[in-house]
Amino acid sequence: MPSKTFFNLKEEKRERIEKALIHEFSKGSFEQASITNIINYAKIPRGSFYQYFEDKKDAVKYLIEKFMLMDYEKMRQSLEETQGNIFETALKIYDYRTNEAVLNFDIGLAKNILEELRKNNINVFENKENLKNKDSLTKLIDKAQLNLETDNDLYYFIRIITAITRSVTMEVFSERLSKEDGRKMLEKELEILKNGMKK
Amino acid sequence: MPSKTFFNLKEEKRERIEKALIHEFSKGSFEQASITNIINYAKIPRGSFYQYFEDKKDAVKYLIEKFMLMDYEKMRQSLEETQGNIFETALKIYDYRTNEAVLNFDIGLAKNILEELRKNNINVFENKENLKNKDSLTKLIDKAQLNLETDNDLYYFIRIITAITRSVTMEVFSERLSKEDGRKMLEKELEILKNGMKK
DNA sequence: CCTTCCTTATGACATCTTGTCGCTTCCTAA
DNA sequence: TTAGGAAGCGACAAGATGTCATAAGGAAGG
Repeated sequence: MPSKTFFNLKEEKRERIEKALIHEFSKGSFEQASITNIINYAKIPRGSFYQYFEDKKDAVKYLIEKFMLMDYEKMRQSLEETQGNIFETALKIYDYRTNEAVLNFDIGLAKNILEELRKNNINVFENKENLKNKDSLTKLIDKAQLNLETDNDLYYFIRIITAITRSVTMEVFSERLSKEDGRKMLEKELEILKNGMKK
Repeated sequence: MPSKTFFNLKEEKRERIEKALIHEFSKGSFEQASITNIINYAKIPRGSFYQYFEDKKDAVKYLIEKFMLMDYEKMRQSLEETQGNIFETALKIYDYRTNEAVLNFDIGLAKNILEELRKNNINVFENKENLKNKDSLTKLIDKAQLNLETDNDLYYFIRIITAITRSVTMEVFSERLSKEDGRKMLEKELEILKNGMKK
C-alpha cells in the first residue's frame, strides 16, 4: 500500500505521479518498468518515491486497485443490463477492456495489469472482498439459464469463462489478434462452452 | 538461439552451464534470474556467457525448446494411449506436468516456462512447426467423439482445453492449489466442457 | 618447428538500477 | 517565535548488464 504521505499529497502532485506510473507501466512488463524513469517523468526526487511507495510492486498495486474497482463496477453493470446472462457479460467485459478501459488506462497498462491478475489468479468474482463494494456478483447471475447440477457448479463456470475471456483479451493486447478477430473468437468459444464439446 | 560456440563446447562444460541455467531460472521469474548468479554457479567468466548467448532471453530459449519437445512427445503419446480422446489427454498432460516433468525440470522452472508459454500463447498443437517432429497432433484426435459443427471447431476446442489445463496447472505450480485439488478441479471443468453450460 | 588464422576464454569497465540515509525545508500548533 | 513532525532531496553503496581489448588454444600448411 502506498504510504499515508502519498495520499496526503496535493492533488496536482499525486496526479503527476499517477500519470508517470501509468506512463512507465504501460511499456513492457512490470519488471521492465524503471523507477528512475518514473521519477524523471514525474519530476520528483528519488527519495520521495521511496517515501510514497515501499517499492515498485507497491506502486503498481495502486493502479491495480483502481483497475479492479472499475472492472468490478463494469461487471456489476453488465450483469444488470443482461439480466444476469453470464455469456453476454463476458462479451461486454471483453468490449470494455479492449475499448473503453483502454481510454482510461492505455492498452499497455491494461495488458500488464491483466497479466498480473492472471499470474496471481485474481478473479473479480472471487476477490470482491478486496473491493469496497461488498455485495456478491454471483447473486446477480441468472441461474435458471444454466445447466447447474449443484450450486457449486457456478463456481467452475465462472472459472472457465474468466480463463477464456482473459486468454483472448491477452492475445488482443499482445497484438496477436485484432480486436475484431478476438471478439469473433470469443463469441465462438462462448458458444462452445454453452453447447458442450461432447457428441 | 545459443551460438554455435555453445554447441561446440565439450559436453562436460555445456552440461555444467545447462545445470546453472536450470538452477537459476528455477527460482523466481525469468526477470529475476541473474546472469551473475549463472556464471558464478557454472564457473565461467562473464564474457563467455555472452559468447554463448545473446542475452538472458536467449539462454532461456534453450530450456524452453527442450521442455516443448518433451511436452510434445508426451502429448503425442497420450493421444495414442487414449485413442485420440482429447479430454483424457488433457488430464494426462496435467499429471505429467505436475509429476514427471517436475522430476526433469524442477517445479520452479516448469512454472516459469509454462508462464512464458502462456504469455506468448505458445501452444504445442499450433506450434508443432517449431519442433523437429512435423506430423500434426490434431490428426491423432478422434473427431467422432466430438460435437463438431465444422472441421474448424476443433481449433477452438483445443484453444479452450489448453487454456483451462494451463490455468489449473499454473495454480498448482503457484501453490494456490494442491496437486490433488487441482486434478479434481480440472476433471470437473472438463466435464463441464463436455456437457455444456446452457440448460 | 614456426607462423598464420580462426575459435574460444577472460575479466576490467562503462553504464544503469535499486534502495538507503542523513540532511534540509516546510508547515502548523502552541 | 519556536518546536517538532511531515515532506523534500540527492549523493551514494551495492549490484546488474552488456561490451571490448586482449590473451590463449589449436589445427593446417609451409
